[in-house]
Amino acid sequence: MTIRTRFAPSPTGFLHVGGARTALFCYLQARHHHGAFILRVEDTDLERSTPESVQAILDGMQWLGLDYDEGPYFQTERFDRYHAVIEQLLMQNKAYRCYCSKTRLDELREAQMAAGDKPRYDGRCRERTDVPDNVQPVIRFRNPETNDVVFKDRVRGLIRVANDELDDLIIARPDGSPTYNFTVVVDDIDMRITDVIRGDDHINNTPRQINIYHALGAEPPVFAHVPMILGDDGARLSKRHGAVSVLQYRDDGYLPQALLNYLVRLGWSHGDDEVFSLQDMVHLFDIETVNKKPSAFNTDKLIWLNQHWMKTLPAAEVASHLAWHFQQADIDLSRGPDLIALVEVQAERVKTLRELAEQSRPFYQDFDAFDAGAAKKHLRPVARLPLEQAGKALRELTDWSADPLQQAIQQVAESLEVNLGKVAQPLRVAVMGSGVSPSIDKTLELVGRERTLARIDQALLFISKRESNQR
RNA sequence: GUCCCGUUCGUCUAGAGGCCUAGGACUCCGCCCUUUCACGGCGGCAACAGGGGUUCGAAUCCCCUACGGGACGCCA
Repeated sequence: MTIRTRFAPSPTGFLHVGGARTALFCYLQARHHHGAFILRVEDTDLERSTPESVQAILDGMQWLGLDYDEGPYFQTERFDRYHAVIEQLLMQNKAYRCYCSKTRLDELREAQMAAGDKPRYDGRCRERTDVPDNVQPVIRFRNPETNDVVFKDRVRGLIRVANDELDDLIIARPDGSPTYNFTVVVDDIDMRITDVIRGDDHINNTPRQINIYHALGAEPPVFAHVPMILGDDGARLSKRHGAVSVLQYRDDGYLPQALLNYLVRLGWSHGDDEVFSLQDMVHLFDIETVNKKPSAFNTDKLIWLNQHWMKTLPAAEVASHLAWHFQQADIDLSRGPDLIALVEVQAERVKTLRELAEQSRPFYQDFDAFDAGAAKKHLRPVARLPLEQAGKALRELTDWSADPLQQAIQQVAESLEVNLGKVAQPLRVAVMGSGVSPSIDKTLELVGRERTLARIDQALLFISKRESNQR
């Protein structure tokens, strides 16, 4: 039988890193076994679901590159099907109408908790035959009263829950709309899902869902409940942890490859390996070896992986992601070097794409002022001669590429009998505005001839002004 | 409260009774390389939650305790 997995988010917010990892695991499980990966939007909660959230999830999946074979399916488009199944259960007496008021249920729950019991529905309407006036009933699933539900979770191992711990859950609201634990089973049956991989907050729902499978005459799939992801501080992930939406990571300058690599290592490992391409993951991933304990998100390690992938991926691929950031930063790419050349020299000196774009601004745009600290240190009177000499030498250069540029600067340093740094640093500040950039030859190559010469003049002017001001 | 689950360096993890004087990675700290920032190289700090068993031998198996998490919705 072919493996079929599904990722089934509810559109009540953005796609966060926990959901993204679940999606990744589902994706990997399907791809590893040459099966199918399905996307299903669980939007039965009409009040909290929004089209914006649906879009955010779709965008997040696309950015991550987790392509699905089927879907997105929407539960709201399947209400007829759910109603039919509910009717069937009602007819078979596997479900029943419950007329208990919310107030009674609340009181019941309170009393049970006060008595030290696990709160659960007491089954008052189980055998009820009369039909009260003016009360829209909910539909409850008739859960078995005896025996245990036993299943083997691929992550947690054997799990056994006594049926008398479970109660008759509501599968349809008074307005007829179906609820999660019911729709998820109907869908997973209809979509022939073989492997359910989801967050372990669902582990307690699983026994009741298995009972529904049996009531529907269907064989339950194999379950795998993966642990949750905690924030840096070990507390449950929430808004205050900063970037929790995957699209926020895109905005902050991370490569999807880096996030995916980071996420797969949360709860899963393959020996001492740290770096995995999506291909590697597909090849090596095994849901059975996923850890049981929740893990804390660590941005430092993500940053390290991000830089690693910026250096490792083909420059053209990095460049394609980088272009988006230049757009965001409002930098016109036509007025500067090719992005691939830029990635080649910059990738190893920055942590994120966003940083890469910001630090590369002087290659594409003129700047208004020198960085105060760098100017104070390097654009001093002693720098005048080296700058003048360098300007002269560079002006005469016919081949504006790294090697000749390097030679020219070296010659200037030698003729003045100073260290290379005495020439390179002032030059760097002159052309970049700050003391940080790639090696001086590459920097000048990327800045280009005209800009370089103009900026050297600008720097010399700056030095003169400063001198006269000091007098 | 009741049920379910978890616990190896700060963090992510390796570890399936002897290979463990517990390995790797990130972070941090040294040193080297160096025209800046980085990259890179080398080295260092740092953990089996606690207590009982079982065994010739336990991070690994069992029990208890502590701590942490999840569920207990007409949310998913």
